[in-house]
Amino acid sequence: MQDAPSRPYHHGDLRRAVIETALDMLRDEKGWQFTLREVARRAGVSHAAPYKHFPDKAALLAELAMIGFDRLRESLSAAKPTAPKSLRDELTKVARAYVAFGTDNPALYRLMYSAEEGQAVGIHLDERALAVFDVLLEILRRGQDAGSIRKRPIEGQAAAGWGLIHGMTMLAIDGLLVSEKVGSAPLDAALSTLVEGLGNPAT
Amino acid sequence: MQDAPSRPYHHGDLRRAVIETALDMLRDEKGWQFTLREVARRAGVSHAAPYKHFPDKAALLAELAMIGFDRLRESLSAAKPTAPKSLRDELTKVARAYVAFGTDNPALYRLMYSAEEGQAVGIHLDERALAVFDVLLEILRRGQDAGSIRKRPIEGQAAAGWGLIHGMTMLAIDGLLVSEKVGSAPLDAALSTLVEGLGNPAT
DNA sequence: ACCTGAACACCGTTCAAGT
DNA sequence: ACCTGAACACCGTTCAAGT
Repeated sequence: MQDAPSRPYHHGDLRRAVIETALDMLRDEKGWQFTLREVARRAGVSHAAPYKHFPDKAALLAELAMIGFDRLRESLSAAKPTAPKSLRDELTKVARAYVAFGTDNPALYRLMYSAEEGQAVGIHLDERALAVFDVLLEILRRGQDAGSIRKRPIEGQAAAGWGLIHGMTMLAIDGLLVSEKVGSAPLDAALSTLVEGLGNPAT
Repeated sequence: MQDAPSRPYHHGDLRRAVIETALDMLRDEKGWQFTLREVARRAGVSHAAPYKHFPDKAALLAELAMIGFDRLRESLSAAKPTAPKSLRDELTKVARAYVAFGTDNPALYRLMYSAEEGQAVGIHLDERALAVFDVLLEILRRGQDAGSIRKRPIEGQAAAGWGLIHGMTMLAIDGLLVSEKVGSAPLDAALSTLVEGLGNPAT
């Protein structure tokens, strides 16, 4: 955040500084392929210093991903209307907030889902990601109770919702479907389809 | 494919060999972060040789991504039933083939969608990816004509379909939702929701 | 025309040594 | 307790030189 005066880190909170610097770089760069040495450079420490706080780069990436999921959950909670006019209203607002989080933080979002198998990050997504999943589950459960949502296995409905929203977010980050030229019409149309698939036709 | 005899590449088709070797490595490894030097090593040439056929690593990645989209389109065409029993049948089979392609080729699939902004690959997804998109459009168009699909803007419906299937595929690759323990039930349930959202309730 | 070897400017990671 | 500097084994990329 603030420009550190040129005196070297005597004893400051390097752990936090490394995380903040990395988050800044995630904001600037488009990919999450930043280098640990560059983080150390910007933080004003030697390239070996971060190893006193993180066992390796993957551990830092995992920490960043966790922070990302926390922020995403906060964004979704903030976007959820306290007195929703309708199921459609509620789902649409949450879904838009989700996609907006992704397009606002493309590198961080990509990092969050590059975790687990195959990529650098080694966190188990299950824990944090399911917290996001739970936001969906809660809405759907309430909708089923109120009768505005079809009585179907709720996990499947939530899977459809998460899958669709995650997919739209990824495509939007890639500049596909949702872009400046196209606008958010495809997203809204996709949400309509989802809501029609979830919604109870009897109402 | 075949073990090259130990004599060095006199004049063989190194370009193809590099691509084949890279595809092999994509099959073995889980991420697409293979190194160009390792490709050269396995192909039995010096680490500088590939530069005679590709300007840089990104160019090779772009080529691989294009091959991936071609193969995906072939998989989808092959999976599309010639005489579908119903819209649901057709959509389900294509969608399952799509997800299966992703889980069978996780590294390649990730690479395909790591393109464009932010990541290493520099291809414009629009061209090839839209060929996949077109498979969906064709099914939906036919469904709307036959009356089995709601008359809604077809781009929005295709966006919903692509987004959901892409999202489910990504989550499946990450071991979320669709995994060995859980099975493909969430995928099928999500497809049901999609089909209910797309399908004409009048039929 | 196609490939090699050495070289350059980087990485991630380790470790003895400094304060 | 926390950080540095040098070192190791790698990268991607370039380029003169080889066949």
